[in-house]
Amino acid sequence: MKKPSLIDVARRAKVNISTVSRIINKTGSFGSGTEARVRKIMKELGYKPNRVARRLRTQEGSSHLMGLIIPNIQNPFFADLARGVEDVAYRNNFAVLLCNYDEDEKKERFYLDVLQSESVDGIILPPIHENDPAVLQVVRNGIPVVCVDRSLSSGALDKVEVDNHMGAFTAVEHIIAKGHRRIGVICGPADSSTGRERLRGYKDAHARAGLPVRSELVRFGDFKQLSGHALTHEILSLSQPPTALFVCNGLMMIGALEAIAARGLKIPRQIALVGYDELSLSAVFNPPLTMVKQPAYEVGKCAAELLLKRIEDPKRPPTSLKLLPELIIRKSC
Amino acid sequence: MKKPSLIDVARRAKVNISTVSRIINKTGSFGSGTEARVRKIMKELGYKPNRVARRLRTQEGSSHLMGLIIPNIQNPFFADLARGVEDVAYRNNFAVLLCNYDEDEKKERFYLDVLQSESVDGIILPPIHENDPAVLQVVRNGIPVVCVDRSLSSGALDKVEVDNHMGAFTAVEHIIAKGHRRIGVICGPADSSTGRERLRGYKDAHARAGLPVRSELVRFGDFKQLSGHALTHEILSLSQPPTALFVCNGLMMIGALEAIAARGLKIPRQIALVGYDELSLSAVFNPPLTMVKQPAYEVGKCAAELLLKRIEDPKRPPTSLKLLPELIIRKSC
DNA sequence: ACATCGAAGGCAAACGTTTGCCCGGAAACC
DNA sequence: GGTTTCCGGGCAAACGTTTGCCTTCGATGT
Repeated sequence: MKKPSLIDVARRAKVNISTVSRIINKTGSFGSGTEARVRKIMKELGYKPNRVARRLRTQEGSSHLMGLIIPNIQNPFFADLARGVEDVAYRNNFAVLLCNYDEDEKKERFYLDVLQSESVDGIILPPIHENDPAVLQVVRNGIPVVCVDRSLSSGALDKVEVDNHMGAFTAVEHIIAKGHRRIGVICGPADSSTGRERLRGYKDAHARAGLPVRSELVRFGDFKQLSGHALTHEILSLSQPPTALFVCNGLMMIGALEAIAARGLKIPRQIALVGYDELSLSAVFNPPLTMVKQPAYEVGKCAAELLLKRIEDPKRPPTSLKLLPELIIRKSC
Repeated sequence: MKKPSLIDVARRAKVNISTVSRIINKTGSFGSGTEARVRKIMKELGYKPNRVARRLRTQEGSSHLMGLIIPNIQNPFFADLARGVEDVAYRNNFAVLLCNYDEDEKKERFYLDVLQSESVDGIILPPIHENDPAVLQVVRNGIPVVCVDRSLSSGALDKVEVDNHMGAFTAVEHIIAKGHRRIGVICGPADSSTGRERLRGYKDAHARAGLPVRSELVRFGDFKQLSGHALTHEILSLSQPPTALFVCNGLMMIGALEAIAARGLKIPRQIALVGYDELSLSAVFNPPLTMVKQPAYEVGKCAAELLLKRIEDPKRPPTSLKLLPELIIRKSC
């Protein structure tokens, strides 16, 4: 009734456990007769190798487990990303240990500890900020890490990002081309690289067009829905409100839409709108929403592939990928 | 440079490793002097217990790891659910091993194997269908399982579901109250308990109102976006199309909305619409979408709590929770 | 005919814990 | 004062693998 172990298989097949182990791992050599017999018995017994024991034994190796730490799985961007990671993990017989850290440094640290303590083969994460000591420590411990979305200032690490500057720049350029001169922006946190890069795109697009950047039109949120809501209200309550709004992430976009609906404003006539990240209903929204679409799934996919490569060869030079976002022009601006 | 182990701590503290272990687990008794010394050294060395070794040693025990297997993390319903699970897991120092099985039985089996092989303390999952042999096997192996969303026909298991019959019944009752007589429905798979229950709600609401159920208005999808899209087109192409549509899950609702937009139909004038599951933009959609809202986060939360209780006391009688959905009436019907 | 070699597979240590068992000594009981 | 009890803590086995090393044996080379 108990789960069969190597020992049970070996006993039944009248061979040593090491032989069974070698057959499973296709290491070493053995007679075809023995192999067939052992395999047959494994089937019969329904033997499944114990991943825990294997992981304990081979510390730096293929435990076929990777960790993924993300801010919040409820953010569709990260859900897509997670799916990308998961798909390539599955194809390579890896399992994924998923953790939500909720932008909470303490929680991030907890999960980092857990993952190390679980001897994962590698970790994928968007660092909470640019020189996150906890992450650095993990890297120093020799665990493969690949950064996604945000990057770590110090250190030659594998990373895959999306070109945030370009995404924001083309979006704002488009807004300007539509004739807008007062453009509000709801940014991410100033201490996140994504937030900063997108703001830089906003500013550069203004500079390129010879437009001034007015500080009252620039608001810093926290990438969550509530802040999008609150900041949109703030910015629209200005004595000279903007005619267009650029919202720097999907969750805040939802909040912005709420605020706009609450005020009964017509999009794009009374307020034009460009968002960041696709939302599931962007295309069918009324009016359809102009959005900067990030290749979230691909980010996850590339990150997992990079991680797999590094696990295989820890000495390889770090790769840095920058994927391109795409401005999808619809009717909201 | 290597990660410190019990042995290192014990050596430094000049005690036996068993003493250190007992101090960590607060089992047994020891002099306060010894305890203080050992704790101090643990801090100094930055000792973190190795979860893998612990799990190997104590097979039926508190390895502080639970598995969550869901169809697709990109479905907001499951993302919310996952978040609920994750939050209570974190509060109890559990980590969550998350797996997407994509409604693929083979993948489900793979992950079930992985989880058992990882010696998780318990598993939360919506069974792929009602008497899923793989899941049954896991239960038989003595691993705590709690079913969410869907149930398993056989077996006295902990489960937490949402009242699907009631959700659909009140939704369709509402549609009928709005004066509709030809109501299309895009169901889930006929072999899923959720799909069937919602269909039953649809039928019962018709029966209650003395309305016939026309089979051409009943379509079976697979809970994914594409099928929602295709089936909506089909159903609207009927010579006598329905005046209202009830869509049985969020992803299919997105597809339905696409099809309706493509046909340029006005909601609710030309086609009234009620969906299942909240979408992030439901409330701000134009028109705001009438939806059956499921308490997804609570489902996950309750499931995790139930699992924790069962892990603590494997003998306790199974609990079955049924949470209530809520019809949020907006403007789409 | 003898040394060499490679294939097949056995032996046992190690990974980092937990835990049952044991033991010395001090306190408590009769 | 002898016996029981309990406290603090050590010893070593066990969990299920992987892997370096060793042995055996038949084949091959010279």
